[in-house]
Amino acid sequence: MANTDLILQHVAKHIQLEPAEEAFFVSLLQPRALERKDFLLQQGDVCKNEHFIIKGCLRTYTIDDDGTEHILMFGVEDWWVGDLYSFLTQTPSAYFIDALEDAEVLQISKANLDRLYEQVPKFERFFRLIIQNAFIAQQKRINQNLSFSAEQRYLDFIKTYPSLEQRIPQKQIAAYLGITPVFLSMLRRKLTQK
Amino acid sequence: MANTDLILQHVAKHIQLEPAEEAFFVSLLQPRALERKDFLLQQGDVCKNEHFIIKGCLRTYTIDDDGTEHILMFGVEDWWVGDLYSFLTQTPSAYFIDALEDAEVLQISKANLDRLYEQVPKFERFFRLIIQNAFIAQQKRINQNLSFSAEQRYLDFIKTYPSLEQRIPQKQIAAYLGITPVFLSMLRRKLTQK
DNA sequence: CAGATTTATTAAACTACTTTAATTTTTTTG
DNA sequence: CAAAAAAATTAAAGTAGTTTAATAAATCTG
Repeated sequence: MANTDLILQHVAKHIQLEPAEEAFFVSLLQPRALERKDFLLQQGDVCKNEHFIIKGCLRTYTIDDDGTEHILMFGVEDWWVGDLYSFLTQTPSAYFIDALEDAEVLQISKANLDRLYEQVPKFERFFRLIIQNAFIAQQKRINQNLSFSAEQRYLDFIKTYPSLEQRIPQKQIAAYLGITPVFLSMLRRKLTQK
Repeated sequence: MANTDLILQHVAKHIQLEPAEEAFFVSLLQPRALERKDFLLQQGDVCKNEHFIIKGCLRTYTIDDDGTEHILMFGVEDWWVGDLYSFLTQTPSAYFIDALEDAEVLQISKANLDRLYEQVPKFERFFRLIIQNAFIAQQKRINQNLSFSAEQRYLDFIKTYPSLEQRIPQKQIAAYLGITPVFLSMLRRKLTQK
């Protein structure tokens, strides 16, 4: 069995579990290893699992009619990824999720998550708190997309996620910020010249 | 006491309550009437309550350094408004919330919501479901901000919220779409000429 | 319901960001 | 570690959306 310490520590930040509850929770998780470029989900697939990242970096993105990629979120250690809408409704997803680095995740299926909610209702609280935080972060991003220039968004990105900036190709950061790689390169030159 | 049927129906869509639980829940709510332009929250205030809208239309927005307004969300009947981050942490908010029409809300304070979670844990589930839906809607908006032109975003807006388009000044729709009122007017002319 | 205020329209000049394309640098992989 | 592939840089031309300013239309309020 894969290392589950990380996810148990993560859960313990929000709710307290009895040893038996921990064991039950862990029994519902399935480890999965990904190599760089492997897909966790492709557009049109139903998102069968939610995934907790133990190692590596993933991205959730769409590809528009021009073939351009747009990144909705990056996921790294200690974070959850999946397409919540597709997962909840078990309908085809609009998103792709793939690995930017070799990665390890622990996945939980919808049936198992439903069982978990039923048998350990504290997890209702746990996921409420997780989603609250994700909601707040998204709201901040929407606000910045509306009110900031590309330069301001980039500066905020490297300030907020300094480690990500090291790990990820610029091209991916541009796809997250909503600009072209060419323009990001221009911004960076301008900023280093200052 | 204000009409609480609407909020009980709303809750019943997601969880089933005993009559005593309904009564307890309702006892924690405080009605509040707003006239157009009244603030529910101003930047710098702590968000003391979450608000369920019974009547009217509100907006959550920021004002940037240029004095331009940017709308994060509209709220109408059957929806919740508030600044979740400020509410949870009881720290000053970055947002304004005001009424675009005369409105009525039912508000619940943090202390009362905490009591509710404790005494009726089903509400953990209820708010998990509410926030999940809000998260999914926001994710869709982020994707559209990244991948759609202003024209596409406008067309999607009027398709998704046809009633809102009637109720709200164009200026406010522009502030939600992330464009100027002038440009929205130009888009509309172009579209009607087609 | 009239005057005042806000909102919407139009046009023209402007700019932040895109597109295309060529070159260099970095990373990946057999 | 060499060849291939992917990512980053640079420059120049192009465009979606902004700004400013003037006018018209709608709406609020005493």
